[in-house]
Amino acid sequence: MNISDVAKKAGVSVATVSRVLNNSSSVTQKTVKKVQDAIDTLNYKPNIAGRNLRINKTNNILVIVNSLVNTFFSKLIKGIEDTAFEKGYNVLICTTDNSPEKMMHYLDLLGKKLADGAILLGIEADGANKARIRKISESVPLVQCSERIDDSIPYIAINSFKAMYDVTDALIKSGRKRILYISADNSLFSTEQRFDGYKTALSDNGIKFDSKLVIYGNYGYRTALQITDNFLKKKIKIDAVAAVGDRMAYGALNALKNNGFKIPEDISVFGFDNIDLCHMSSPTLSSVNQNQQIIGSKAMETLFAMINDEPYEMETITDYELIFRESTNI
Amino acid sequence: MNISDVAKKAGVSVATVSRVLNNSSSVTQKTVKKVQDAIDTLNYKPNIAGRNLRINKTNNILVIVNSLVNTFFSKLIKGIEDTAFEKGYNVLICTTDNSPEKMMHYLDLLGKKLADGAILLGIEADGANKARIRKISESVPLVQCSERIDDSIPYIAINSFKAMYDVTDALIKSGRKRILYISADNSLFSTEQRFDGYKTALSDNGIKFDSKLVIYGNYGYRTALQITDNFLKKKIKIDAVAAVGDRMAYGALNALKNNGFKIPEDISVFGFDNIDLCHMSSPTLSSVNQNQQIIGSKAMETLFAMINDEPYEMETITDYELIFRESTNI
DNA sequence: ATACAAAATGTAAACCATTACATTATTGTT
DNA sequence: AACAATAATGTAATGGTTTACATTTTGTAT
Repeated sequence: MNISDVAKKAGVSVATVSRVLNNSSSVTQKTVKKVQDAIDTLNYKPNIAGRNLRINKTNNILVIVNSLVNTFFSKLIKGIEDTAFEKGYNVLICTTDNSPEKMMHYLDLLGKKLADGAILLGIEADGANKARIRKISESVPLVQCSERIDDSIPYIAINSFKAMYDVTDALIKSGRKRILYISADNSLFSTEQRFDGYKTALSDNGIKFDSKLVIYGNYGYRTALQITDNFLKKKIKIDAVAAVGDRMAYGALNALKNNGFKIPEDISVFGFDNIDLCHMSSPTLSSVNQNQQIIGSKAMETLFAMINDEPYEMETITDYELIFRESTNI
Repeated sequence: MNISDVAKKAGVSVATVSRVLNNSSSVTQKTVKKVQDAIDTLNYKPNIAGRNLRINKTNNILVIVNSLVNTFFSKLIKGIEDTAFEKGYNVLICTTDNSPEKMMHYLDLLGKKLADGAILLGIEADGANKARIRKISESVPLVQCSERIDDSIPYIAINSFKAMYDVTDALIKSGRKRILYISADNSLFSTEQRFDGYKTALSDNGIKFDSKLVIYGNYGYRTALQITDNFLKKKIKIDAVAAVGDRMAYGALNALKNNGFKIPEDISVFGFDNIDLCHMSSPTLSSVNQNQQIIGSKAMETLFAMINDEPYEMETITDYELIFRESTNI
């Protein structure tokens, strides 16, 4: 059952039916009604593949993300989805499990016209893949979100440097001087930026950076628990912890508790990302909140503008806020 | 740039190129090479819309879910996605925000051949929509996952009745008799089933069901905190809490703490779903773990079988396990 | 009533890949 | 060497929509 069946039923040409379908100009109310009636009685639904083929557009976008099981990203995707929905786009989710092959496989789908563009969410890429991605971005609309791969691709995120600067500064202003910094062992732009923020805040406050106060985890709870515990064995004195992720902050927090420290009296703990847990745990965890919904929405808007050859920003920096809770005495 | 450009370049017909593309039978190694070379030099990618139109298949599936921002569902989706990937399918995520209109809108896309089938994830539907869904399921492969809408549609989930029976029974066996049951104020199949499990376990252990020991929330933390607090004001004695969700369990737990109760000495708390938080909080929370990955995978396998007219199960019941942690003294 | 402009509708080509059927090339048999 | 059988390739139709261009209808002015 296709458009010409409808045309026959309505006693008009397929062109007219198509015009009604796309409510394009110049078609009489009377014929609109005839056609609409035919559509209704036949319960006709236009075939998307035919349409896509003809207009060379899919109204799909790809979201390429390492993992969905991370509320940071799933909230971001909600932002993307809501805006996509408004604009009539559908969202294909592609999770890569950190596999570059899987990521490149998905990007390949763009060339096959499975989607009109893609949003790269927190994606990391090494030299070779970076070059391939840049190449792809020349022919297909691409947006990078919350993590930076290449300067030639529009970018949406918070200012990671400033956020961690603010955290460190706030801890220092509350009287803390020896701040254990828990970073992640990757080469992500944001990781680097945050580390710079930490170091700069120290130096701006006249505190000498001490590399012994930096340990590296993998964003997970267990590892953070472990490495903090190991660190504490060294008996190096600290009075605060700043972590690049909440899970890591919790790992540290529990390691500290296990070692008899009081939070926040002895040691303040600051997380990053403000996951749900932060306000449910005891003590509740101070953290940096980003508005993922807005980031996602902006990303989708940028992509939409690219797809439609409208002007767009190469860089969109969104807001964040520090949320002070029981794990700090600020 | 299309298949006939490749054909021209390779000096063969489009049919041969197509055969190479689909590595179908009877094409000489020599021509395969010629064609492959042409494909490579032209960097040709077959157009999916053209292909979809011709073969009347998209290799897309829809996942319709209320919210992604819920690790229960995002883990499930990971299971779906992994299996979909193996089978060469792409996953379109449609979040409905509990809006039946949005859900029906997405189901409508199936009729337009946007996808070959759909998985309904934890979706609720009232009379009218239930009928529409059943209708749709007659012409399009549909699977319902973790929540039951209609018996005519294949269903994958744990046995909710038995899971809550086991929780209640375990609490009773550990010496608890007055178990506050925190349910959700919806009419979901699983909600009903769990409640039955609770009541049956009580009666099987010779404990009379007391409707004063049942309160209703909305799966959220704050509401649970509130309603538990309200309940405690009544000074009704309890020695355990069983909640239909972990967030609710945490709300109860914190309300109990605030009211001076010791967990688990005074009151045991049991959650449901085993969210990440469970092993990071203090006390750690006892909970029911489902293997979402497997549920998702089974759902996708069932859908795949339906799409390909292979035999499939109408009901797939997956395993769960009770995880005992610090919030109970079992 | 006529001429003409503007509005409404129709015709047919185009988008791209797959595949039934037709044709040509190859191999093996006698 | 001739022929049959089989393998390899080619031709052309098909799927459903959109749209440039052609044609018809409607409306307006004289």
